[in-house]
Amino acid sequence: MVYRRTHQVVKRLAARRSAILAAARETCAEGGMAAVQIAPVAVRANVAAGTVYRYFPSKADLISELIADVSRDELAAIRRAADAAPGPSSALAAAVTTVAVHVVSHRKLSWGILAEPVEVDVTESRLASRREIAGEVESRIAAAIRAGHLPAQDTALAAAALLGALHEALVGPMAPDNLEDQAKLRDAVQTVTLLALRAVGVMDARARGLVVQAVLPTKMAAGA
Amino acid sequence: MVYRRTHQVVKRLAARRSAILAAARETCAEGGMAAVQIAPVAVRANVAAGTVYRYFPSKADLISELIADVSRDELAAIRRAADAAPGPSSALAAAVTTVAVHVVSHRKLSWGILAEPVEVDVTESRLASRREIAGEVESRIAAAIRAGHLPAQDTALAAAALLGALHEALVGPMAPDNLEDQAKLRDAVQTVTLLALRAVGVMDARARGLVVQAVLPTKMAAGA
DNA sequence: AACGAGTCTGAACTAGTGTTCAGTTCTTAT
DNA sequence: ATAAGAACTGAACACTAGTTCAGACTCGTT
Repeated sequence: MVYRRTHQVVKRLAARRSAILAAARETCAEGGMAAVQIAPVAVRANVAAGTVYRYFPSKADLISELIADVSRDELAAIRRAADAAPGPSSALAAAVTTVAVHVVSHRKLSWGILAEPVEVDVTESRLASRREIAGEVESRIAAAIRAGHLPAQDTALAAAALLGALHEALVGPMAPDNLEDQAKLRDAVQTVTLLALRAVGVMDARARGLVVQAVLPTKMAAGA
Repeated sequence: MVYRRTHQVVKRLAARRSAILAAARETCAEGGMAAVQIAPVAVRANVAAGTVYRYFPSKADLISELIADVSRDELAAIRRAADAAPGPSSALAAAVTTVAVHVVSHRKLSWGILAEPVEVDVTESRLASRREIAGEVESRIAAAIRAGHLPAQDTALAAAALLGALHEALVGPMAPDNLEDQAKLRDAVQTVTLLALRAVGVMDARARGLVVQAVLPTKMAAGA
């Protein structure tokens, strides 16, 4: 064997891979999933179309990884927020608020990841992504129930419904389109968060100070 | 002029049109939106592919009409159920239950109408469909608020969130897949309905007898 | 420097469907 | 019966975007 991958090459390859994924992510954030096509993504990543196929077997795989990637970031953010909360109820509230803030902050990306029509089949990774997020929310609901703060209920169904409410109200086609205004955006986040919490049995989240001031990040770089 | 459309011909043309739409609907109910392709639909309607284009300018138009059609039926069912209820709160509950029952009864069709990826652009008609249904729910929420049964709130956002919760929990990819069992199906409908009502501020729908026994139709012919 | 192996390029290929249209069949009025 | 207008057929066409691959280029070893 006269050729072995040197460390430098390995790094370069990894960088390319990341560049392609990042290009896909940016493309999705700008134009939704419909815009995530091999040729434009390749251009954006400064590679040829064929090169994409040296890193991802197919477009479906590329998008699946994109979904997993965004999902991972989202999950981490939720955990971070929830773990920082003082108790189970506020942890749940923090989790929900985090999701709400994230989806309104990156609506096109969220819509693309969650539900926007794609030509290729990405149901599996979308399902996995939802399961991850829903699982986290579900365990927070369960914790609040154990703590006696919420009535007993089907936690899986509750988590799914809760996320569905957030998504439909904030990113789906029904979402209000005037969310440019920071104040209105914040209102919407708070309203929907309250609604979602009420759905699982939180009696008056506002009074109990559970819904923390939803601080919308002004500079939101790579996070989902 | 030696040819004029006779009444009989007009009727036959209308029947063909309906047959094509019906074929599209059945195809969607069986295999989802992905299965709604011109050739199979034409076969099912006993016409040639080209004939479809004498009735619908394009596939997008066909699907748009399909969506509008299903939506119309759905809306009618909701109105019927809600209008039959004794008061604003139970009208809302009836509306929500109706939606829940319908979507679980025709999951593939619902999923296709609501959110399943399609090659052509049908965002407009999907949006219109959602607005119709959401509008109806919204007015029921508003009525309940006026009657003092619910706290004041953003009714548009509430309606969107409520429907999102139903859809995600009952028809989306996260929906439990063991809904074959009638009893479980009924449970799921009730649970999610309660959850949705709680979200808008109904305190204990069960205690107040709002959630009527969700009777699942055994023979559900054409209704959405 | 030279050679083998790996990597990249991008034009050409492919596949799947929506759409068209020239020819055929049906319908109406004389 | 016949002619003219309308409707129908279905094979051929067109379009779009994912995928391939032969050749060019780069990297690592001797």
